[in-house]
Parts: sequence; structure tokens; C-alpha cells
Amino acid sequence: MKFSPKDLRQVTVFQNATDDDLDQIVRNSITRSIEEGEFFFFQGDPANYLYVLVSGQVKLLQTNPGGQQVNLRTIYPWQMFGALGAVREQADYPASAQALENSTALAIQSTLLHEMMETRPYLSFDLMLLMTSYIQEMQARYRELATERVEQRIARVLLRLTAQSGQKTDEGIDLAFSRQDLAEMSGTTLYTVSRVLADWERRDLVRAGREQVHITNPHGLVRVAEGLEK
Amino acid sequence: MKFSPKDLRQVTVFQNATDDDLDQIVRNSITRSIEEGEFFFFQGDPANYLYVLVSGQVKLLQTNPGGQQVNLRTIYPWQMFGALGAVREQADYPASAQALENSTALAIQSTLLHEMMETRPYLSFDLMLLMTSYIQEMQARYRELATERVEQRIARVLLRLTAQSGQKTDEGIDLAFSRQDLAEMSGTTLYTVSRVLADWERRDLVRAGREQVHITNPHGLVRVAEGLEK
DNA sequence: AAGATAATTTGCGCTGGCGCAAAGAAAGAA
DNA sequence: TTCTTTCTTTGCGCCAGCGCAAATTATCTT
Repeated sequence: MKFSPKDLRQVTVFQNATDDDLDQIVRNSITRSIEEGEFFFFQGDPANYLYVLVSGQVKLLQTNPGGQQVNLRTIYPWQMFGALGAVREQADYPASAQALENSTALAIQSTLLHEMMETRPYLSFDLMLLMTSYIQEMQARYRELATERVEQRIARVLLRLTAQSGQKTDEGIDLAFSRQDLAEMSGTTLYTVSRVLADWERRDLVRAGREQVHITNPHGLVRVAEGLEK
Repeated sequence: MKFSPKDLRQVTVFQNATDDDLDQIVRNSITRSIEEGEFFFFQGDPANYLYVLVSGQVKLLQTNPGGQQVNLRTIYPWQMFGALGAVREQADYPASAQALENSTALAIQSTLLHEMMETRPYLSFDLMLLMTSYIQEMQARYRELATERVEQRIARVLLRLTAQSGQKTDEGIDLAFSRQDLAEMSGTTLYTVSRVLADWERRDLVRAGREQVHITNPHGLVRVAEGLEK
């Protein structure tokens, strides 16, 4: 997986970086490729690197003491991950990062980031803006989990995924996720996801396949997410 | 409610500020006092100010389209709030801020903050650190809500409140919150909170009164939060 | 002290969603 | 092709937690 320093400008936090900055980052970083199912890092590991995904797809997940998992977010190319641990000195990653498909990422030393932040105000500012958007998203998801019922939450997950990664075809939108994935993303179980999708299929909102959801009626799905339907 | 600019150094984000900076902030800000139950701002208002609580207690809450509320966080003196909206230009507050008791806060113009951030790198850096800690907290709470049952979540809320504001007396810890408050904080209903507290009282973990919870056995409560009990 | 108000408790019935288990379907391996 | 693995569906029973309603208790007024 080849890329040039300037590709890094697609990363929101690096959009204001100089060419020199980008060169320096790439020179001092390493490229890591891992296969589907493997992990870039685990929750609790010392956060010595922060990552920029170059290709593939990565999910961030948290595990509770009992071993249950929650999906926090899915990472797409040129998004940063692992930054939460890496911005603090001596911190640990608060989540694990698992590749959903064969993936390549640039691993940037946390210490390098710290050094750069000292002399480049744009960096902490842009990082701060990124963090605020994450907070807002987490707050919204928290509210949804606390107040909305499963059907709505699954609908929201599908709509969010559509915005992030949906492949638009002539007739609707294709999403490639298993029932288990969707369950972790919406805070429910794969059984319930399966039943809900089956119901939606009867109502001609989606067509569901193995590790695949095809949204035929996005507008109807929005109505479900709003709680208007039913 | 009188205070001097130097008091602002208790605010984590201002701990590295110069005396001049603090003077300038106070000179360009206004002090707002409101009574219990009133709001400093509402979700959706344009975020023209960010606040520092001087005295009292404020809760941040989000309302969904259907009108249901979720408690996001409780603010104590010398904590900042409303910053999430205020750091972005032209943004709205993502939550409402309601006084839990008569409260006074310093209202700092968002534009002033923006200006200061341009020339004072420590500001965006410290804000960024603050934001990362919020994210981690929200992620943890999200995970709890998704994977843990009500009893555990209420126990965690009580323990979190203990750490933040608990008045330690000879025999345990006093917390002043209504069943409704605790319900909103743990994502459940006041009925369930009432029943759980009644059960805990039988098991000598707490003593409950009107708008009051007295934790007699914090260690036992930790066991409940961990899911070990029962 | 009596009345008004607000917070809390608790009985009761209900249901949304969980999760086991077994069967079916799709994809991959040999 | 056949076997294996992985994902998905669905019947079934169950229960945690919800929420109404009515009673009880605490606090505040006058």
C-alpha cells in the first residue's frame, strides 16, 4: 500500500499542516498492515502510537469486565484512531482496534505528536475540534440508547452507516455488515437485529442478505428512526 | 457572589493562564445568577457564551424529539460548561443547562475565547485534554448502558457522584439527589430507582430519604456495580 | 395545626427484548 | 460434489424493567 506524505492532508487534523510537517510525520512513522480480524491494539495497551488508516476498515470496540463488547465507531481510510490514548503522556488505549478487512495504517509515535503539538498550535486546535465532534456524537448515541427503542436505534445505525460508507446503486444503498456487527453498533443482540430486519423486509424497507443489507426505502427508514412509523 | 480573576485558575483549562489573561477574561465577561430550576441556556440556542460555574450546581441535559430527557453531566463550581458549542464558530449548544440550586456563573463570550485561542496554544491544548476526558467518560457510560443492567448502572452513578461531590460523614456518604435525578443519570425510571434503593436498604447498603441517599456500605456498592453481587 | 404541594413507595399487569436451541441457508474448503 | 464452517432465521419461554394508579410520607405555607 503506497501513499505519499501529501495524502495525509485528507486527514482532518492534518489539513493545515505544512509539507514539511507531513514529511516529518511519514519519515518518523511506520506502516503496519494486518489481516481481517487482527488487532492494531487492545484496550489497556500503552498508547505509544496513534494511527491513520490508509486502507481497509477498522472497528473500535470496548469490552466490559464481563467480556461483552460494544462498538464505539468504525474507521474509514484517512481517519485517525487511537488518538484518545496518544494525546496524553503515559496513557493507555481506552478501546481496542480490530480490522474488519485486511487493513493498512500509518503508526505515528505518540511522542512525535507531543513534540509537534508544542510548536504547532493548529494541531491541538484541530484535534480539539475533532474531539468535540466525537463528544457530540457520543452524547447523541447515549441519548438514543437511553430513550429510544431497538427498532429506532437500528434504523439510526443503518442511516449513519449509509452516510459514512453506503454504496449507492441504482436501486437503493448497499451496506456490508453482519447481524452481529449491527447488534454491537445499536446496543442489542443479533437475534433482535435479525427479527427487525425480517420485519422491515416484509414492509419493503430493506432487503437483507448474508452480511449484507440493502436499503430500498431510505425515506421510510428515516420515519422509523424518528419513531413516526408504527 | 464575589470572586477574583485568580480564582479562575481553579478551572483546569485556565490553570496555565497568565494573570493578564485571567484579568482580560473577567473584564470581558458577565456574571449571571439564576435560581433553582431555571436555565443558563437551552439545547439549540446559539452558543454565544461559555460558562464557568462560580457557585451552585448545574445539570446538563439533552432532550430527544419526543421530549424525554437524559442527564449528561452535573457541573460543580469552577467547572466549565457550554464549551462544546462555544469552541466552534456559529454553533448551537448541544444540550441544555439547568440550575439544580441557585447558581452563579461567569459567562465568557465565545468570540473572546476564539481570539485568545489564536495566540495562546496552551488554551486549545488544555481544552483538547478536557475534551478527551469527556469522550472517555461518555464511552464508558455508553458501554455501561449497553451492557449492564439497571442495578449496576445505578450503583455506578452513586459511586461516580460520591467521587465528585459526596459529603463524607462519620458513617458513610451523603448524596442529595431525587429518584428522578438518579433515574435520568442512569437511564432508567424513578420507579425502578425507588425499588432498587428499597432493596439495597434491606441489604444495608444504603439508607434512602427524600432527595437524599446515604451510602452506608460503599464497598458493597462497588460489588454491585461490578456485577459480583447476586 | 391544618392544608397544600411535592417526592416517594408499592401493587399490579404488561410487554419488549433477550437468549437458548435447533434448523436452514450461504460460502468456503477439500 | 460433499463436507465444514459461518451466518442467519425463528419458535419458544421467560423476566427485567416499565409505567399507571393509588397510597404514603416528607416538606413547605399560611
